[in-house]
Amino acid sequence: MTPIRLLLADDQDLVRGGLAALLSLEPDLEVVAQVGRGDEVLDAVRLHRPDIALIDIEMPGADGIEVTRQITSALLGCRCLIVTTFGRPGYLRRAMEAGASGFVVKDTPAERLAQMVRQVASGQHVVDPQLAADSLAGGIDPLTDRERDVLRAAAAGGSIRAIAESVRLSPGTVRNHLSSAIGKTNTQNRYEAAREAQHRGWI
Amino acid sequence: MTPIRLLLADDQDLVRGGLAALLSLEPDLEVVAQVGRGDEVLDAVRLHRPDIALIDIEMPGADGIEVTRQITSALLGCRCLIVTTFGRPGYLRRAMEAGASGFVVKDTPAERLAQMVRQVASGQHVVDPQLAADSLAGGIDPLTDRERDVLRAAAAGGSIRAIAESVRLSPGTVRNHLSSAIGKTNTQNRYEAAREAQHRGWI
DNA sequence: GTGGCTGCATGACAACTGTCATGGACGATT
DNA sequence: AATCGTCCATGACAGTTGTCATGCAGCCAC
Repeated sequence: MTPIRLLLADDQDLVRGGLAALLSLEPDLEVVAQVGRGDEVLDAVRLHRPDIALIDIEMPGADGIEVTRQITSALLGCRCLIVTTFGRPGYLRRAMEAGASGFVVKDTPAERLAQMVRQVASGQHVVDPQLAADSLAGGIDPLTDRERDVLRAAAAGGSIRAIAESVRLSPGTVRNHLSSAIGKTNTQNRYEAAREAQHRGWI
Repeated sequence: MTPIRLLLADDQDLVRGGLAALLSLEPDLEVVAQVGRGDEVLDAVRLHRPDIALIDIEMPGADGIEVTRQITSALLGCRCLIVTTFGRPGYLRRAMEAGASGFVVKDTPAERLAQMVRQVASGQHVVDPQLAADSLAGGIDPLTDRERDVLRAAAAGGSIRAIAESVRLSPGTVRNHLSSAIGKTNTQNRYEAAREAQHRGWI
């Protein structure tokens, strides 16, 4: 039988190279391409036609969830397996909504990665059970689109005025959205709210 | 010649396994032990007697810099190579002070890791040149002990009052220390100051 | 069409925060 | 002994921030 063709997308060279070495040990797996930026993944998939793309979430250019959306909606016959450091419930949910076939955190035992790849290749969906439970328990994102925008800007730091300029809103409106987000996250100020939202994968 | 014996310490199984696979491809390198917690490294070094320990900084149990200090001060004939995600100047400086023989960030090209390991094995010190420059340019920690304490507490979030309670100071004093730290970090508020100090490795 | 939700904005208020001046205590240095 | 730097504290001030009430406009579902 022909080997399963893999593409690796991760911005850290050592990690990507390590995963490639690890997966190449398996006779039925073949790493056919590697990329280090989110915005290079789609082209690489078109060019190399992998069966499965292993995609990190944190990447420059475009994040892994956006990339997953691009690949699955392009109908290229390539399934997406998210491989990420952070098992945030929001990440999992958004990844699956984007069409991912699996979700693995990087502290999964190394022996099981190849096995998960095979499961995805055979059409199954693979999700860490603990994470799936957290995701359900964690509740869904109560933030509005604008609140998310403003929170993201707040996470970068700076005064209300600076945030207002970066999202093109009046300072008063920014404060309203932030106040609302602070309430929804049960926090005391925008910095905590931004961190909490980030932790839950809402932004 | 006998192969160079390596120990890998990294809390993420996939990354650790990947690095092991990568390094095992080299005929002159041998991975003799792997651990996932900082507080298990020293015992593993005593047991397996590696020539070089590749150590991540962020680990549960004990951080990689502390572990490096333990290993080098125990005079076990094991050199330490820090392999970390974050190339923060403060990390580099503290790692070298702790006795590390090298410092590599995880977006180093995978091909060069083995080469760096060999350099360390031959007694050289290996440091990313860009990082070394940043470290020198970044300057030394201008914060006083109390400012560090207060900044650490501020990084955890919460109001001035909460910070004051956690460090057993009056709120006014906390504000003074924070104000001073804000000035020294060229930031606008305590959150940015805490983040900046963290980034530079001051706290 | 009407009601309900969201986005956007304004203004007012209280609370919080950063800055500054000031002062006392302590240890290290000269 | 005098000086310096740090720590701690207080009080005052201005600016920022979070909250709330209110209003208008657009969109969607019923």
